[in-house]
Amino acid sequence: MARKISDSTVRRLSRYLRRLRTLDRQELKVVSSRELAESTGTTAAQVRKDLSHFGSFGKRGQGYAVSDLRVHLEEILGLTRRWRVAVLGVGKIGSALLGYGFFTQRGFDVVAAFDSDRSKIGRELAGVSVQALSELEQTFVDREISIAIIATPVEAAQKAANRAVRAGAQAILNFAPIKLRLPPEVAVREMDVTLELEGLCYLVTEAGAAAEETE
Amino acid sequence: MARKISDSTVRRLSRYLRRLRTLDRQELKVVSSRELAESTGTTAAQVRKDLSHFGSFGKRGQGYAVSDLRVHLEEILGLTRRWRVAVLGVGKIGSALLGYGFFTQRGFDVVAAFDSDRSKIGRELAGVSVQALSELEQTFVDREISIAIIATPVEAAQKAANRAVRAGAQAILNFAPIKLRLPPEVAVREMDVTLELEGLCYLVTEAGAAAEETE
DNA sequence: ATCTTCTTGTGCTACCTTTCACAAGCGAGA
DNA sequence: TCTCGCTTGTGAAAGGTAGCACAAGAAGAT
Repeated sequence: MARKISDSTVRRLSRYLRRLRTLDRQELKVVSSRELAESTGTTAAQVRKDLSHFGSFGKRGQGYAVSDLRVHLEEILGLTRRWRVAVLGVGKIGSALLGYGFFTQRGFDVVAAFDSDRSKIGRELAGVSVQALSELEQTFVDREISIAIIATPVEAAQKAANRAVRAGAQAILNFAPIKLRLPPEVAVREMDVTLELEGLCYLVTEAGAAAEETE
Repeated sequence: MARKISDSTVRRLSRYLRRLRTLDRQELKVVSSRELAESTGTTAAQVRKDLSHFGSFGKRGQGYAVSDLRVHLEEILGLTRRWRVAVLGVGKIGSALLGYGFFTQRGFDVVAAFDSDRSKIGRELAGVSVQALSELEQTFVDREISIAIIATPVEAAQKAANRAVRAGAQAILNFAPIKLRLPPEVAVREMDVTLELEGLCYLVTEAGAAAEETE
């Protein structure tokens, strides 16, 4: 499996998995690529091609066994284990994430939170006590944290990320509006609200301009 | 300008703009495609290609006039006006967004918030009072809201989005972990935390597996 | 006026992703 | 056992996106 799988494929796999979990809960036994495609906003061919990178999981003429495929996808995505996560920066976004119940349910345990604000340190939020940044390295090692969520103000984001990486973080989920510079072996995903909002503005403005032209 | 511009290009334009605003604040007058590329995590050729879709804004041998290009990008992205935004669902994420100062600073005014929870209705959060969903249509029209941010629980997301669209929303920013089905003229962007986290798990797991192979 | 240095704008190419289309395969029913 | 209906898995085509490489042009030095 030396094949390079693209980010967009991985995102779709996540969507398929999410759908399969629902179907499984509903005790449905089989699902076709077409059904999976419709509920995840893609095409049947795309579903089959995505899955084919990892093996043949379906039965011709029948479809895919829901529960089987679910397990396969969980294995592919590395979700057969639980992942320990730390939140860096306990502002609005950080504390919202701490209380986000969906994480636990989906295999992610937020086991640490850090902030530079003295007044926040020591407080407990959703069962996690906020620590000083000075304790970061030790805590990452002790609690075997592999994913850091950056939710600091933008000025502090790069430093926080560097520190998390030095402490052993293998992946970073970045909520700060900045492109982090990190070693290539660290996986990074951006969650940039204003970027997406601005993208929406472009589309709306463009649609408006196009409508005027055809008037 | 009938050209179809891809989402990835628009996202990069947003990044360029962000960088230009910083440079402008620092009173820097010109910037090269290379500098812009380095600070936004892309290549110089890509920067020039992106901009060339909309015109020639640079001077050969010199670079781009920072302030000029900033204005051009603001026009292209439709950011010369302010945008009125509503938040649907005032749970953890919703209320975090309501207090997010970056919005105002970037041209977005959150002018309404809705929730179905009676205990939340009437409360004031970051200067916005939480309304019942029954008031949604009227408020969207009165306050000329064009963007709806969906921050409801996943079960309520599709209905909330439908309602926003019927009330006149032209764009949806969706934080719920579900692929919304909406008419094609409505612009949608997804902000799906667990999707991105699972993507990171894939990358980490894969890197681990690759390392084992070469051992 | 000419040369040098620098950086843009862009045609061309290479790569990557998605879609198409169909043979292969499976199960049910006659 | 044979046929029919259905759905997968996949090679090939189409469609897009990103990178290369260089001519065109601008400013300053000689």
